[in-house]
Amino acid sequence: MGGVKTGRPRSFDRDRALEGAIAVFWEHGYDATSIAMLTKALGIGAPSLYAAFGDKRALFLEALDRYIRTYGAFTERALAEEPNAYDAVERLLREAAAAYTRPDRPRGCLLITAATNCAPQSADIVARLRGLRAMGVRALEAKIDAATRSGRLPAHTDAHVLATFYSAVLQGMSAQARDGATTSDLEQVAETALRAWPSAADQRTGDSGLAAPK
Amino acid sequence: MGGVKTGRPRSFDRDRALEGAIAVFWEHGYDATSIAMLTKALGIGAPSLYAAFGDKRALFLEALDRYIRTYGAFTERALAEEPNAYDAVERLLREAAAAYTRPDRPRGCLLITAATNCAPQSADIVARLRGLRAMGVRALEAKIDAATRSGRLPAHTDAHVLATFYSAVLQGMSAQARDGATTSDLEQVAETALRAWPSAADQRTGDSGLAAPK
DNA sequence: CTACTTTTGTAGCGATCGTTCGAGAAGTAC
DNA sequence: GTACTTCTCGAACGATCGCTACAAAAGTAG
Repeated sequence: MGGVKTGRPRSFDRDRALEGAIAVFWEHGYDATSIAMLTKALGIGAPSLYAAFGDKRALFLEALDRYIRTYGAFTERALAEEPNAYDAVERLLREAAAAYTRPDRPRGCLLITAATNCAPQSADIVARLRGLRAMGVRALEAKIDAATRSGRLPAHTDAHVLATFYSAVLQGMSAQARDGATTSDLEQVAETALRAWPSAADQRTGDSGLAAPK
Repeated sequence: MGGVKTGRPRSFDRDRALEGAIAVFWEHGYDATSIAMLTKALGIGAPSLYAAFGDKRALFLEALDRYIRTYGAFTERALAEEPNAYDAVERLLREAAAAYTRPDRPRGCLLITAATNCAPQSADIVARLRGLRAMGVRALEAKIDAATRSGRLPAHTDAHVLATFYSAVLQGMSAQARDGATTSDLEQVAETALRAWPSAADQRTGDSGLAAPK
């Protein structure tokens, strides 16, 4: 099992090509990205692409995997590295505001946006991204649930609702980023969303309706 | 200018066909919807479709216009019919929770989702929907601004930030609906989002960072 | 009925889709 | 050098894309 490979060496950097593929899929999504767009963006021929990555589906899945471990890794890091659930969510939203509006990258989140408009034949891709997003919601929910059980959140806190809310905020921030919102806009969206964080002082008396400040 | 038209009469109901087109575009978005999917769903041939609506682009724009005046009209109604800005936003979010999860319709919002993944040649469609969404944000911002000027909101209220926030929440709710969230889930997301509504009691002391309840 | 108008279904247009074949290029192994 | 392996390039595969020419069908007008 020697490390030296025989045959004609690849003329391009596979990692760089994968980065390029991430960029195109990030910008246009799975279905709307054609092989022609990819070969043009990566500067390689179609046979080279297929030899290196398999087919379009496999290339997307590999790009997605790399995206999650790099550009999207801040989400897992925030939950893992911040002991306090509030700090984790604050950091999550703050870093998302920056990540979704970086001038050197496509806007928004690939995991959120890349498979929104898909033909029925790409249903498996849609399902895969949906599943990954659901994992994110569950991770957030677990973080909130742990904080509630350790007494750092009111006992009546509904972790599922709160996790769904902040996931929706993230998805909304991604959409707003794509619509042209600035980093500052998103930071203030994040700040506003954090006002909904439960505290011991804001327990509502009834549970039938929405709180209605006049 | 007589009302009676000569020639072979149309074999299908144009309005019903337009409704069907709305459903398909709503479900799959603009680019991922093919003419074959439309003709199959509407039960008509391609030439009939082109004779009645022009081309795919024109059909989508007409479907979009009808969508906004019917399924999506609740947003404008909430802002127009509720004098109080808070009541308007509460109603907006509540009705969105229901509208985005109706079992007899595609999930989410067509205006939000239908042009997320598009090829470069559909950039005009993307821009059009973006513009319409921006109009929605501005309408919400105007409503909040009016409430602030009339003293029903704290004077320091940033209408732009608040409008961007609740627009992001709507977009997030649409995404969550597509990801399988229930009506109840979205109602609770709406309820949570309303906790961020500004009140006279919650004026922050500093303005440098995020509020940080421990 | 005939003349006219519009819609219908079939069939196919050129373009692009994702994908692959086959020949030559570019490397290592001996 | 020759043998072998792998990659690159141009070309093209069948399928589908949005769209339309054409002729038969189905109505009104006289």
